[in-house]
Amino acid sequence: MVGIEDVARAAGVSAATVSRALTGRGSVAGLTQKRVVSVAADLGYVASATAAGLATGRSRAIGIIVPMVRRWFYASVLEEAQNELIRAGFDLTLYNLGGGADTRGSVFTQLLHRGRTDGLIAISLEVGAEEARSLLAVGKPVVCVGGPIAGLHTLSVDDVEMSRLATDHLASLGHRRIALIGGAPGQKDFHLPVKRQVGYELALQQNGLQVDAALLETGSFSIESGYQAAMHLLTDDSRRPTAIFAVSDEMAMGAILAARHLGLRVPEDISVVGIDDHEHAQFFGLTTIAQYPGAQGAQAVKILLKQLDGGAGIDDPGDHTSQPFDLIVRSSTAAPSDAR
Amino acid sequence: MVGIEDVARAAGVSAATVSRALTGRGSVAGLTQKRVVSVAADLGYVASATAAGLATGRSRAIGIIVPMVRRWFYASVLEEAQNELIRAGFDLTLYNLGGGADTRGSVFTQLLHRGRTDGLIAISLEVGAEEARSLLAVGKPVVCVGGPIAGLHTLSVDDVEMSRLATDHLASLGHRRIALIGGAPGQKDFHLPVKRQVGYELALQQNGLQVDAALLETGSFSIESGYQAAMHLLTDDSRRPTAIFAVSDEMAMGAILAARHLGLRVPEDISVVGIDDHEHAQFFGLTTIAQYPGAQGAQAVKILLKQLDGGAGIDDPGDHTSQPFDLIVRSSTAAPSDAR
DNA sequence: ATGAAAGCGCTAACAT
DNA sequence: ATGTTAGCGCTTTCAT
Repeated sequence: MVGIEDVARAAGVSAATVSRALTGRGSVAGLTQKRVVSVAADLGYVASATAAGLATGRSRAIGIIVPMVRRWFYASVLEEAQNELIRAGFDLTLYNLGGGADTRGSVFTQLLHRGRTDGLIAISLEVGAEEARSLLAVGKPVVCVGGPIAGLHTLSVDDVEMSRLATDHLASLGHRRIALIGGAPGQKDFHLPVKRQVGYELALQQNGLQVDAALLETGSFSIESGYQAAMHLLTDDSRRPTAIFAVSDEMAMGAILAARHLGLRVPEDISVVGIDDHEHAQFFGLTTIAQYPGAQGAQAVKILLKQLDGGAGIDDPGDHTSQPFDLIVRSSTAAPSDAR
Repeated sequence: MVGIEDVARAAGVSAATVSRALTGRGSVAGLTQKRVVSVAADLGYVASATAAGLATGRSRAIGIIVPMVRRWFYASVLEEAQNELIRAGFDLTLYNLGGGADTRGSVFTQLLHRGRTDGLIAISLEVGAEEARSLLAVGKPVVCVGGPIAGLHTLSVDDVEMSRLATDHLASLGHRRIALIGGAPGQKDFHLPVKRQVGYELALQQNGLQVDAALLETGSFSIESGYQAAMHLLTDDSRRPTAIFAVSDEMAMGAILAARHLGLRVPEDISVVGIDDHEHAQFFGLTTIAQYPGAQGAQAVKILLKQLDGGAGIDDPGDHTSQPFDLIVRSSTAAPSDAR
């Protein structure tokens, strides 16, 4: 392994000068600087992150906690976050929580506390009191995206309003029987399904419609579960809706496939709306509430890096404010055929 | 921040003893051990990875390089690899290459060389000579999964045989006009599409069939591209195949959707096979060649950790040998209706 | 079984 | 502008 002393010797300077020349901190003569850089490149020298980290107290790495890498949304956040980090010369340490309770525990009690990162980004993380305490105890800046944890800075995502907007789009088209494929309550402290249902109910109310328990189904955010839920809704003539709002695009796609399977035309016989603007949404002609996971990931990184730079970063636009979302109308929604 | 000295003081021992008690290396009296552990827990002490890393020369972290986290396959490998790592107390540093050429460069020239990891896992990585040299120069054990790089240990995935098997399944059912939706050549050094086409051609040959250029389409591994490719194949009556082999499940699903769109029944009018056993394959009734990305990720980790333990790990079953795959027959394939 | 002391490979004060 | 020196927070000899 080639160390800083090797470079120093080869360049005829001291280790301190090599460090200065390579990090850009402190002053070095232009000429020496060039020479050191060139020698370092020749030798293939790259400063050890471990040693530099110990010396500076900063690791040039940040940790990202995601509920499940396999979901398109989280992978998208991750991808852009990583790009942003690489540009800043930061490594990305991943903590995927989707792997079972046994691993989740040690992430919170051990891994996060080893001080390997300068800060944390938590995506859609909803934690209990204990985990929240653990997160605070790490003692590093934490930026949350869409899973508000008391005491932590959050890029908030207005789930209620997104749902209200989606539902209102259907109501505005004249739909009266609007079904909901919501998220299963499932995990404790996972509030997203609840918020999205609230938005749905709010829109109904604003449009003078009643919540009808027969029009409520739940799914697990997968295509299959959306398909199943839609099957229930669409095969029972007595309760058949004219429109379905699924709280994720993946479930909405499942609903479209179910409708097609039953020989129903979308949107003539049944309208479908989702949330996310999944990479396949356009392909399915799915009307949806677009979120921008990549942009959210990139922004979270920018805010976190700014905080690390000493800037507060807290008063940045986009911190307290909600993340943008847009209704994107495609071909899966239309006025109901029985519209009067 | 609570350091080892704090624990030492509180437990009435020296820092050395704390270290021994907590790492399990060296000998400590049973009683002292218990006391130290308890005090450490009370204080919320976790040894700094940076300091421990500098002292031991090992970081208890491994790096994983993936072509694109957003693809189901890679996310699945990652998920299980992470579980395995967490169980072993290792952190996972992610290097996603899907973010553009500008970031890819610094991963290979800088990030990987900072010595933040004890070893590397490269998934489906196909690199040029320069990047390969860079990888070797890291000087750490590397385990590749399915992207053979000269000089590195590889869990090999027999793409040729998987394709041959898929195609042979169709031929055995009596199909004579079997189309291929292959991978676009696209990226340099990305051999997977080529290998899968070779397997396809091999099966045709073994079944006495000719390769017909009119039956060859390419896609980019997405649902959309599979849909488009299938549309080309199925709308031109003069060239219409009775079966389609798509080299990924996502493209195969696109093909099924295209067929349905055209009013063709699957499998009565057209059979479709894919590769992967994607999480949605069952939902689509897709016959496919199952791969086990999770198992591959877990195994790669096990082999790497064993190598780090000093064990060679090289002679383990599963290292040189191919990863398992299986033909899973569902409802998307059947004998052609014109079978004689 | 335990403590004292010497680093691990850097960076950052402090001199010059 | 550059070199010298003193750590960063651990682990690991080497004594005892």
